[in-house]
Amino acid sequence: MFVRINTDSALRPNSLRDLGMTSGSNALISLSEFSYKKGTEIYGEKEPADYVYQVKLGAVRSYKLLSDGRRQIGAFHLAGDIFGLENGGEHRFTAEAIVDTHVRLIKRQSLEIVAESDAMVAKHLLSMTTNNLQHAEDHMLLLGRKTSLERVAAFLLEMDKRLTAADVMALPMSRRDIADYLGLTLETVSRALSRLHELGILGFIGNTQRQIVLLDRDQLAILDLQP
Amino acid sequence: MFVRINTDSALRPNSLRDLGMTSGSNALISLSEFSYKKGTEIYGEKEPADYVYQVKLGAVRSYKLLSDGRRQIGAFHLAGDIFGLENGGEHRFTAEAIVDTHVRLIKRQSLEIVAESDAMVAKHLLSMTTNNLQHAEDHMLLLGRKTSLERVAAFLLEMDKRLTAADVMALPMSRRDIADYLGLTLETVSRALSRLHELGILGFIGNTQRQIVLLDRDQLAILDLQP
DNA sequence: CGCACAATTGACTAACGTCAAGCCGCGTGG
DNA sequence: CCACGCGGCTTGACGTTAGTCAATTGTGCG
Repeated sequence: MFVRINTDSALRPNSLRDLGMTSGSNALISLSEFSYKKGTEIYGEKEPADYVYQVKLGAVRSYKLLSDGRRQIGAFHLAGDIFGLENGGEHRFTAEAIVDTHVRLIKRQSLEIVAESDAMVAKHLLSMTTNNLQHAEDHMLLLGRKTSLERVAAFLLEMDKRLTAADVMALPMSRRDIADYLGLTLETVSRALSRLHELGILGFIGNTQRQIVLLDRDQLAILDLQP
Repeated sequence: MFVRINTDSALRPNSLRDLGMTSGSNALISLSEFSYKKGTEIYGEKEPADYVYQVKLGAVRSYKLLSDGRRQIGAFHLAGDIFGLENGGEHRFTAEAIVDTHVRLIKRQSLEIVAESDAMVAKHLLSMTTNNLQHAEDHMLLLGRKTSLERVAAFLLEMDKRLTAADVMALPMSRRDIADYLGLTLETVSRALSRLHELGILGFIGNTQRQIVLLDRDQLAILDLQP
């Protein structure tokens, strides 16, 4: 059973519209923009969460560190995604730009004030938090119980769903980032990619390495590895 | 550096009061109670989420399954905890009673109706979801990056914080449950417990096996293994 | 063009999983 | 009341997967 998983939907669920920003309430929200160079920190874990961010262009990683340097990336934030939304006053992750990244900033306080009176906005805040929760729950299953091959395949599927800008899927993050997202080492990720390479090549489209990747449960994705 | 981590706080943050249930709004919420025998299912993954639950007595496990039976427990719910709160209409976990368990039921619909008009209740729903999210985020770090010994020690610390009914900490869940929570096998959990046993014994109080367990970051817990 | 960094690949190691045997506590029924 | 059996736990021997260390190739950028 071969299924093309590439979707054509251009927008992720996390857009500003989803915060309930209609033309009317927009005026109340303080919006501004900022750019971060590749590798720079946007905010640190335990810093006060004064702003909520939306990726305009680029990609961001959110991670936690252990004292000895072990790193767990909790999520990648791609164009359209909102991140840094905390209920308490502190960020629970460190966020860094993976590549040069443009973000839109929203003052958390102004958002809270609007949410206080506007049930629609409040509802959307809850819905976004629930989406983050659901992602984390699924990721716990991956981290706790899946093999390296399953993890990498699941990662490719996730990215395929989210990075459908064009025909070519170019991953913005390094093997190390992928490894720290999947609870593996970069070597294991590389080996898994090589194995998937051998296993499921279907063919090539143009000069891109468009491929078929098999999954554990006869699922399947058409996607591209590094162009 | 030896620190006694046993806290005296009797109540977990997730009480009904935290839903904003004051004497006034109580009337609007339909409350009832129910009992589940050890091992029985409370709800299944993907079932419609008509009720929210609060543990009155006992313990509950929430888990996801892979098609081949691999299981990941996402959380244990102990006395006072609220679980089964979903934003979408479907449960994302299966919930089972670990021991004979009494729960309080709240109709989700009635809760939503109240939240619509009462910003306080809405805020508490968001806060509870955020707490769940935070737990999942911390658990991702554990599952992705901690050693078996660190996982078991972290688990004991977590239970120590939450199960402070008396001096004795009796774990309601089996080694298999612990293993599926920590992304390990029951044998690895057992070995880790044995190693912690050897390492950090302080002494015994009465006939309970009260012990000192060392952690990676010179943290420490006083707790009891199976009485 | 060459340098620096990223990715791949191989050889070996360590950690955790698997399989299996035996123990312990507990409930049940003779 | 005790023997038996069952399930849960521990422990040991061994297997497998992923991690570590290292050499090599590939790639983008000044």
